Amino acid sequence: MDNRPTRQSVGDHLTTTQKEKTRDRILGAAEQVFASKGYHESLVDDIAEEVSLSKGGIYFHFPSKEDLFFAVLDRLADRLVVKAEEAAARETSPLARAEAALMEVLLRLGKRRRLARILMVQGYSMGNAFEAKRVEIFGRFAEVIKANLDEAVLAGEIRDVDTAIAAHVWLGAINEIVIRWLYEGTPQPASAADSLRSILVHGLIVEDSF
Amino acid sequence: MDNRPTRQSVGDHLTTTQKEKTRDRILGAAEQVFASKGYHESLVDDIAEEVSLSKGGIYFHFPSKEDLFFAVLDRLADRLVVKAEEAAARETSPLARAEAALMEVLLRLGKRRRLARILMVQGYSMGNAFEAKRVEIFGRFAEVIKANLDEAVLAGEIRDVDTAIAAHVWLGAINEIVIRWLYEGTPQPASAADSLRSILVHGLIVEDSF
Amino acid sequence: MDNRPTRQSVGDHLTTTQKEKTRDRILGAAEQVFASKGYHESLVDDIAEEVSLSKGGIYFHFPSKEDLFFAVLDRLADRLVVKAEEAAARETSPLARAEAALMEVLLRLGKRRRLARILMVQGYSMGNAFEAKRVEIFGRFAEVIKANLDEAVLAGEIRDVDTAIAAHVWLGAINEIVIRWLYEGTPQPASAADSLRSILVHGLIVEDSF
Amino acid sequence: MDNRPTRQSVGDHLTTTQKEKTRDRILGAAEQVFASKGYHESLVDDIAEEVSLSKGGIYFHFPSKEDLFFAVLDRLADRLVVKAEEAAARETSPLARAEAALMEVLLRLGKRRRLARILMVQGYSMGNAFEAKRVEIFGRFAEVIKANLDEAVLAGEIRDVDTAIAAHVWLGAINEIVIRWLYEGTPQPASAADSLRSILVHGLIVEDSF
DNA sequence: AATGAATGAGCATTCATTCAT
DNA sequence: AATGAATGAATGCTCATTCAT
Repeated sequence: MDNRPTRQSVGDHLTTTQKEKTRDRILGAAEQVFASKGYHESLVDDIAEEVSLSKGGIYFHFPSKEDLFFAVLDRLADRLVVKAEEAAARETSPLARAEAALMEVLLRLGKRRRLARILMVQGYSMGNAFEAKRVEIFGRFAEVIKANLDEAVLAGEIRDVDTAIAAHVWLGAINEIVIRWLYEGTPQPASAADSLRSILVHGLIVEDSF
Repeated sequence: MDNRPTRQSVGDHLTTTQKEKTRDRILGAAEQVFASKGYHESLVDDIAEEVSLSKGGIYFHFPSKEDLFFAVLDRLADRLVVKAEEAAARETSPLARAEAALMEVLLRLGKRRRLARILMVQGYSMGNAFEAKRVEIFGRFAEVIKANLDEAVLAGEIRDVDTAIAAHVWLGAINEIVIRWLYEGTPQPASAADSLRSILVHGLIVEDSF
Repeated sequence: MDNRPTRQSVGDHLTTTQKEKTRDRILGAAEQVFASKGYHESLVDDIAEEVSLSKGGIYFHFPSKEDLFFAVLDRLADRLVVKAEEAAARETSPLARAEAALMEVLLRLGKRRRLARILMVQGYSMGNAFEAKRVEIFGRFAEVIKANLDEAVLAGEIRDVDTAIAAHVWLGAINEIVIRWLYEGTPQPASAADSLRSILVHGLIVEDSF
Repeated sequence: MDNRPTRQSVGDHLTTTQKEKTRDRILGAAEQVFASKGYHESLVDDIAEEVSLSKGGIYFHFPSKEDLFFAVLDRLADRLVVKAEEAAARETSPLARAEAALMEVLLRLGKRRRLARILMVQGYSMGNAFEAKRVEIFGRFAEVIKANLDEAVLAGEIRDVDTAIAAHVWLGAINEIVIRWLYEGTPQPASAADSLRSILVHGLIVEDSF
């Protein structure tokens, strides 16, 4: 009956629908709850309460608790990868870009305990189901680093090492530093950053150059 | 401390009693089950079946599933630390000892998938309760490495870096390489060992020395 | 009763309004879904999907799932009773009319598995709520048969038995034959019809007459 | 250590173990609850309370609510078949045996409303899963009747009809009479027994013999 | 030492129904 | 008339743990 043109077309890709907003609110609440209690100890009820929605409401948006958890992880990883890439883009040399990406991840995780916990450890409590996801997410980070290391090799900035292994070494280092910080409280990632970078880039050997 | 030979009856702490044998059988079965299914998905029933014992029988030897899991972890870590220390002892220079300890851990984990899984990832599945244990165990490994690195610094073999961070970097690298191998199947830790060592020891920078 | 043609506007009780059409489409879809999955295993969502309508749309036409189910049953029973009565009307003797009604029901059920399932067994799935409905519907069929049997008694065609019981015996026989056919696939009601009629009408006893 | 012979050997087939007793108590309680509320409306909690056992206790003995329900049905059917066979055995002619079996079932169902409800209707509320069971149980009753009718045919007592159909006709008749009684309260199966038998055995036709 | 029956708190998921739009 | 997001009560099943024997 109403054929008047509307200023906001239905399904417009620029419009955030109400449904998407609710979905996002659920993701936010779930992130918070999962981060503080871990997967198994987080009840769907907890998340429902956090987001002021009924349990059924959550199940309208996500088919299962597991799917919800994965969606949370994806969202976090997406954001972090974007930030890492942005940080890399601000540098000029390939090695500097790789370092920047790594440091960005380290520092962001170091600033947000919740983010760190959920990406680094909470997922394991899902049992084997989580493993593929963990590999996928770390693989995405590794890819960003490896790409820059490859360029650095081509540019002659670094030695011709196995850049895939190097990328994972870097990530593993971050992972360990962050976990240690999470559970021992020290050292703060930010204050470990310089040592870390130095060790990763220059190794331990005394430079007997000149 | 007491090395005198004993002739004591059954029940003696130097004799392997029947009770201790059963306890050990339980630990072995539990290790197997936990390694393949993770903590949460492993049922006490599964372990009981594996060890051909009733559930009650297990509870006679271990007060809870959690305690049993910790005992499994401790046993594994004990063995691995001993092996790492033995490997280190066979070397002469401090840095070589640190490297040897690291490589020993990497190669042993690389040979025993089950061992790797349980030490590297399954533990997280207990939620926050496990975290202290994880830190404790990784701390023990780190300690072995750090001690040797400290000596290497004193001996002037390596730069005067933060050896605690370096030790964790090394462990984190191993952790990541092993996890990647577990879930992607490649590269085999043994074949990654050289690259890994090179990267950790010499860093990535082109040595423009002499 | 009123056969005069009408010229009334939309909304008239003799006109099939859009609303009535939708209602009918819902009934058809519900019949199909209930017949194949039974009451409890049929979800309002299933029916909504079948009829390409939203769940809310169904609730606009029917106050509850239970009401919808009853409406489906009523529609089916109405049709079948009409057919049975028509079949009876085509016969001349009372006994022949009773037999015709019975056979009509048997054969129609035998032709439409779905119809048979829903009338013979699915209804029970509502628990006690359905029972009155089942009695009502079977009662309607029994009434048709009983009325003719009563006449047959008056006409001296059959013995002076309890016609109510006889009517239910006949229905029970049909019910059992149809259910057996539904789940064992044999014998086809049509092929059992003659045996059935013979057994019901003549009994089993050898006629040692004349 | 104790090698003294015991008076009661373990696993003795004449001994009712404690476990079996509990299992039986559960079956009894379940029979009662299912009979009065139907399958879906009976909660495992209801049964647990009825038998003064925890929910988990029930699941120790039966893997699921559905299995428990089937076990209840089997037990009831077993008993009823035995009684029907005993009743048949007390008669001398084949037809009398078939009649006796049928009447035994009718009268027993007529005496125990709960038994009747559970065997005749409650199961349907399980949805399609129940159907095979219903067919199986009715098939067992039919078999008893058919066997005797076959003999009656051989003995020339009854006509050479399709005894499988006849057996199901008889059962269907009982089923319908019992259900009608259950929901309308009348006629009492016992008082319908004579009419029923007469109708089934002699049919409706006026015997014009003399 | 070991059994195994029993406990009981715990929880994800389902689905008929509602209601603002 | 119809939508579909949201509700919320309902419930079967799990499993670590206990304990009488």
